[in-house]
Amino acid sequence: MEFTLQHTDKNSNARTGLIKTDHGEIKTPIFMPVGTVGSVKGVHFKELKEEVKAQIILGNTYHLYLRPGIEILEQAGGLHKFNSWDKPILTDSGGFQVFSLSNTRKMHEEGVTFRSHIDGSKHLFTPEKTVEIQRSIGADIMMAFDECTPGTADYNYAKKSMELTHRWLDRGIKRFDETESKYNFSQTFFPIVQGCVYEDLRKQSAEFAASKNREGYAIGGLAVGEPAEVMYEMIVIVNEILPKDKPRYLMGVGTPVNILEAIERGVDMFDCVMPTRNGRNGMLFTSEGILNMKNEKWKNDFSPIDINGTASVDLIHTKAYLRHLFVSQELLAMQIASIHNLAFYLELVRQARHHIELGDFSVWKKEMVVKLARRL
RNA sequence: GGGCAGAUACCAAAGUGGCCAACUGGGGCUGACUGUAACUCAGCUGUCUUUCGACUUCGGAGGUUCGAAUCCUUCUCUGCCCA
Repeated sequence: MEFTLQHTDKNSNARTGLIKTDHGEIKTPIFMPVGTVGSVKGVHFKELKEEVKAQIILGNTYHLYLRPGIEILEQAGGLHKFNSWDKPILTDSGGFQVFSLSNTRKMHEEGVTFRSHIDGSKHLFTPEKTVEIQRSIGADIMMAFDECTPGTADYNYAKKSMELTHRWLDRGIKRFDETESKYNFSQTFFPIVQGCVYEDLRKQSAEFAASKNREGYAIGGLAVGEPAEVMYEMIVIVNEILPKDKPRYLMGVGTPVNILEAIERGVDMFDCVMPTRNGRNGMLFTSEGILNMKNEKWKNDFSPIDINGTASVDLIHTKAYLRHLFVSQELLAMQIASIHNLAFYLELVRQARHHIELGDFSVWKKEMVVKLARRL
């Protein structure tokens, strides 16, 4: 993987860049749709390419390991071959599942013992094993195995958790460096910065990660219960330390506003389930604000779903029709909403990139943040 | 014409003397959702009130009772059976 820093904003830390992988290029800042089990829920890859214009998607180590399983993925020749997505793929290591499946796992120095949410069977995840699994999946960008510390953790817990993540990072890097890609393309490995909401821990973690001299870095453990302002502060602290010439990936974030605020603070890559999950639950993000398609007020609103939208569904269908689909619990409702939201997110980061190039990012962003947070 | 069963909130359906403004499900309304155990979850759904609470309800009318959705009389309507 190769990263070229292209433009740097004069008035902020926002920047544009180009990531080159063996599966194609990624223009940053970028939003990466989440495709946990090898599928972006409700959105076909044809739509993902032509409507959403996604450049890279996510997969998840824990979920793919449980189903279909490593054996099948290897037989298929990796996830790209298996699901026929020929653009870049980034896999999360399962670190987030340490957080979200906390009631079915046990942590220890060696790793984490999970109980499968599917059949209850026991599985051990270690930093080494998650590297091996991601080798088998064949992700272009692999993530270190970390503990995603809750935003509400106290200092002592956060410190211990961060130190464990650091020890796991060393082990993960070691295994990564002593193994090779199983397929005919190269893979890279991103460390993850933790440290919860504590400034000194974040600094320490960023320095530790940066010292590993990898091709890119991730900021984890944010948007997990702490106030947004605190998240922004942490991003500033971390990005002062992470190398400028490497991409920075803010994991799991977030709302359109979160993304613009983070871009302004020097983040290049994002992923979040929000456009798809909230879309399936009736929430639409637009350049004019947020709307709940299930609300009664759209019942007889025959205007397009999003007059400024870039996806064809935005103009083809009316709000009244989409509301009807949601109320009737039609699968098409979720598909349309997911396509719309993802296309909106991708257009948002594309616009951000454009305005960084133009040099008026901060002005544009200030206006957008007000509009994006509105409730329609 | 006769017999039997039934009528409860938007719908369906519990409740058969006080713990009932009334279980539950559906529907409706509103909210939540941030590296996806999520087509999920939560709240509200008689009226007034921010809350406390107050008031009016269980087909209609009348009655028994300290007290009735629940018991009695009668009327109306619905379903089934017999002529």
